[in-house]
Amino acid sequence: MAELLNGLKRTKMCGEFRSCDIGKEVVVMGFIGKYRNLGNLLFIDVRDRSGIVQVSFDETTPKDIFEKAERLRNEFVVACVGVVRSRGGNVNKNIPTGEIEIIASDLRILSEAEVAPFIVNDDANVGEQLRLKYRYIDLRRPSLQKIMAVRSKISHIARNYLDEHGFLEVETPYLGKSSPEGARDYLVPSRIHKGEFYALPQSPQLFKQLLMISGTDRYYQIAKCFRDEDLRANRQPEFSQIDFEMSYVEDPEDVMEIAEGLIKEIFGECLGMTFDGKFRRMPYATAMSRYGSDKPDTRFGLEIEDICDIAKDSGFPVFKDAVSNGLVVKAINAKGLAESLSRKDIDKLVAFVKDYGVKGLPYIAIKESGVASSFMKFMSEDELNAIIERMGAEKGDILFFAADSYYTACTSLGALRLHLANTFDLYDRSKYDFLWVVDFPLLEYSEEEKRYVAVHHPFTSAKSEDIPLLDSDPLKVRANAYDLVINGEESGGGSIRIHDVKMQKKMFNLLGMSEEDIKLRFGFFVDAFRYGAPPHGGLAFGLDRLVMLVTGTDNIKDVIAFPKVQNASCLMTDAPSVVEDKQLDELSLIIDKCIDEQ
RNA sequence: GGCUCGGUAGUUCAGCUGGUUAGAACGCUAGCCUGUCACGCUAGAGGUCGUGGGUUCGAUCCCCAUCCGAGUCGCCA
Repeated sequence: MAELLNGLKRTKMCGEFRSCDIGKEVVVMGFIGKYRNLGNLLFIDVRDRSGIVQVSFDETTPKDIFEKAERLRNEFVVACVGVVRSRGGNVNKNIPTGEIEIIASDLRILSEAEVAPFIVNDDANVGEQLRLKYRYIDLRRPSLQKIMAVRSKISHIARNYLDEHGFLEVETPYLGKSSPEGARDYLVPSRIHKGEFYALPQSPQLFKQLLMISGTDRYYQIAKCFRDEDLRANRQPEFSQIDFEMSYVEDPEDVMEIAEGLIKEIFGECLGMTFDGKFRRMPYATAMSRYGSDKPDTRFGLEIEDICDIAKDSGFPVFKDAVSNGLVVKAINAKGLAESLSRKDIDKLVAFVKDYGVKGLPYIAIKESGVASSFMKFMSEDELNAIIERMGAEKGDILFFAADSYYTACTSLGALRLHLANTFDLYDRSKYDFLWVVDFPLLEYSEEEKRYVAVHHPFTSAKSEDIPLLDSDPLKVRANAYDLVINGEESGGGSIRIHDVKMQKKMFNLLGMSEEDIKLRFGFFVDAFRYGAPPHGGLAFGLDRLVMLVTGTDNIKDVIAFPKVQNASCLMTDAPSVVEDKQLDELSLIIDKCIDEQ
């Protein structure tokens, strides 16, 4: 039977007790982390999110209390009254409270607990499936408690920082209008408007721009965003953004300066990092050509080189034909890995890059025993030497090649360089690398949709010097967009927005939208610009990814209290679930019978 | 939608070429123990080998299907 507190108040958190508390009568409350019964002497570790403190029961303990203590088991919730005393010669140096213990005079069992499905302990290696089913127990583990504390701290720093810089926190609706552009929306049926749906926001984009038109001037919000797309190790269907927008800016640098200040504050406060000068800037074109990614990991080399000029006269038909067909030949030099990679390993790498669209992965390995290459018989000595010289290759290096379209060749080798760096530990994982990627293209051509689509979103402005190209060569137009990349992870991005109604319409037209489409989908938005819009821009950081980076976590589930699994369901609550017919009736929804048969 | 990997005791795992009673560690239960902190010692309980079908004299093991989970490609303006 659970006992009541009956007015008992906690003195402080378990992990906060120190030698200076010796002699004081105190009250601690928490979960039983561990009990050690030595017969007539019994120890328990009482745990809360601050840490653990040892409570002891010995011959001075009242008999009934000692007997009650003998009934304690892991994860019981207790309150203990006792006096803090020194542990004398039995100090536990592994815990901050290790110099003291509390000698119990009273004990209340506030809640008994069944044997947990797994032990609450960071050392215990427990499967994710089980942890997520019993997430409330999993969250008791110190490592997750620490992550949640860091997450809270980062939110707090962001709020303070943006507040100090004149930003107002404004909440925008979760029930919004569906905009089929971009990611899939989560839809919410309307009871009052039969057959109509709200959409959960993919981002507060339109609302934050409308706030600028509203004269809010500077806005921020830690916003939940929803995207109905497949999950990844760093992607959840609902996630949080530190989102801000500011008026009277038209140079990306104005927004980047504020954003950079926030990041420096977060990493400074959480990790004690200091920063000299600004973060590096890299144009998108460079990121793509040298790293094969718009979010390059620049903590290590292995950069991509272009060898089209050598390849165009190559004896290797794959190279020669590629160049003559307007494709490219790119290469990376995996320094020092020639001897580490067996034929079998290389076969695996070939399979790896095929996922990215290339058909093969020719290589040249400069081994101790001589040069080995998958296309040796096609190559003249001159050609081999030219390639070796271009790539700065030395004994022990292995070169990998990709002959394909510019995009496929670069991204395949980009993925390969990341794969090799991870496999062979080619970089210092404790280092952080901050990089702005700028000058993104405004548009790209979608083969699937047979039209231009916005690289960022349709509200992003073009660089003023590129505006003339909108009519002549739209794919050459660069955007006033910027992403902050940290350790090869896109941590946030934003842009200077279009604030001119004519330009916004022109943009929609370029994306293939008719006047009718514009009116239907973004009418309210375009209308708003007719009544005066300050130039504005902003940025949103992925809060979850920042927490991952600060805590050195590689799985987004570990930084979200109650995450979803790969099929977007929740193992604890079993969401999503079928609903009662009555609910469906109220919404005038009919479930397709085919679903039952599937 | 594709590819790869995994599912054996409460947990984490081992389990040989298909062959007697499926093991270990931790956890759990009981007893002993006054300085433990990964307490120790003794004893014990605990298994639909994810599920269904097939091959076989015989399946945890091989095959097929299916469910659950992980990573990834596509997807994520």
